[in-house]
Amino acid sequence: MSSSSEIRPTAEPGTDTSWLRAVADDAALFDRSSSAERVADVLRRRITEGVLKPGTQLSEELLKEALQVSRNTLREAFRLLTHEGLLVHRMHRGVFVPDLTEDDLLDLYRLRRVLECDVVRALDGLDPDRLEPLREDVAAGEAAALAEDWISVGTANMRFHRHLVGLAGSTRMDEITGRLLAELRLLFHVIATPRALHEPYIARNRELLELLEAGEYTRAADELNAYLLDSQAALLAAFRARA
Amino acid sequence: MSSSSEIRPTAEPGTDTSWLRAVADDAALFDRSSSAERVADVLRRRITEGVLKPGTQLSEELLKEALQVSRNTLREAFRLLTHEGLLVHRMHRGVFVPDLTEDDLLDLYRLRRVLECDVVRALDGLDPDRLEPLREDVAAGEAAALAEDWISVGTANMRFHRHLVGLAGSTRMDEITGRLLAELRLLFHVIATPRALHEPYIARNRELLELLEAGEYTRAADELNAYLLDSQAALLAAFRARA
DNA sequence: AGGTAGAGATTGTTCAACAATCCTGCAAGA
DNA sequence: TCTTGCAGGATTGTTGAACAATCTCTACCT
Repeated sequence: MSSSSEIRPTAEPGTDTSWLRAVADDAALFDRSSSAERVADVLRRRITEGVLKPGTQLSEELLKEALQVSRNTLREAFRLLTHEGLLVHRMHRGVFVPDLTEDDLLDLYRLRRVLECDVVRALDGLDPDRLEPLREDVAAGEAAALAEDWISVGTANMRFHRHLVGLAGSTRMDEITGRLLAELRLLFHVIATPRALHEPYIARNRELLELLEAGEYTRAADELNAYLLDSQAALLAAFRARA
Repeated sequence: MSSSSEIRPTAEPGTDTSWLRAVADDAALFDRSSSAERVADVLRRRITEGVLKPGTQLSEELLKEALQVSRNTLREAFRLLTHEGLLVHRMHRGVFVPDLTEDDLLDLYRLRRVLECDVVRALDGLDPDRLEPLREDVAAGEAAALAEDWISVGTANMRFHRHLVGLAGSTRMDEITGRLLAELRLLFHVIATPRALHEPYIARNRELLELLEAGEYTRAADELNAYLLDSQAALLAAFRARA
């Protein structure tokens, strides 16, 4: 702190504000109070896990008892999840886990292709260190695949794509992507065989990462586009073949 | 109704359900009740009009009196607008009209370029009738320019771009675009001279429309990209030169 | 000047009650 | 048989009040 300090990253003592960024990131962790958000967290997990199946209604009366919160707080949690696309609100009827259609599937994938490919294409001059989260996600996916834990493979895949978009440094793209992937999860649960749906993409994630490490952003974008088209086709086929 | 009816569009009477689609679309119009949404409509207009300037706090107590609604309903309206990006919520401090930064400006325009240009590029095989709303918006913009009503020029421009994205038929893109344009409006209000900001683009809207009518989608996309880059640059310059 | 404690104001959360709307089932009529 | 109209119960929409938690500001102390 004082001028006797041997290591001084900046010229003036006390003017180094680089640590502020890290602290500010941590702030979100304990700032996350609010009963409604905690309730939303619980429901979000249950919905993305597939415990709450598409079409089921979330009764205010029952959930109020189960979660021990006020109706108003519960309703606020509903609104949060509605905004994320994980619930739909029908006037005077209540909230329901949405039943996504083929059109939704195509819509979601179209947006994914547009956003993710654009992010990759504009990655020129990227600091290689920023690829570290992607490396971890790819490794986590491969490890989960070895353990044949296909739902962990799915979440690792999700995290990979979320981190990929995060490289753009656009808060709005991050938000949109979060919602897209959450909605996509709803579609995954109508599929019987998660393995066939996730396994092919762990190798392609590795491949994509290597292209990024090599700085081949144009090729990476093309590969990602093909990747997403294949994924869409596979999911669409599985969707049509469902019970 | 009976079999004596002379005009029968389908073979079997009573089996023609083509009109159902049109009626279903109308349903959304009167379903739009809910006090919170009406309150949100009022506040939304005031915010986008610039009456409520960036940085001002919306007190629950005062607005409760002014709008004659309960605090809970008011808070729900706040949440709706927060999700649209027209308000920001600071924990235990209240809601404020956001003060957008240069980073937000660049972020918004980047997303606009990505989405709008992709929409145009994928417009192959478009039914020309669907360009009608765009024609009306361009005409409205030109008329407002003649009357030197620059805020109407601005809204016509907004509608033009919203309808442009609407051609893609993607509910999610529509939603995202609605939010982007609403946020952009917040930025417009820090600018002193709306004329310089909107006038150059009414001719370019016409130009873009003509390219679309001619089916020159690739050229239209390129023109739109340049258009948005110019618009961004102009807005950025005005933003930096503000008081 | 700088930091601290407390008052006052504002928001977060809960509860209870009533109004408005939807769904269900049943009965009356064509 | 099918449709239509009408209760009844159930659920959501909205309100008002109360209390807890947090922030802001002022006055005070060192």
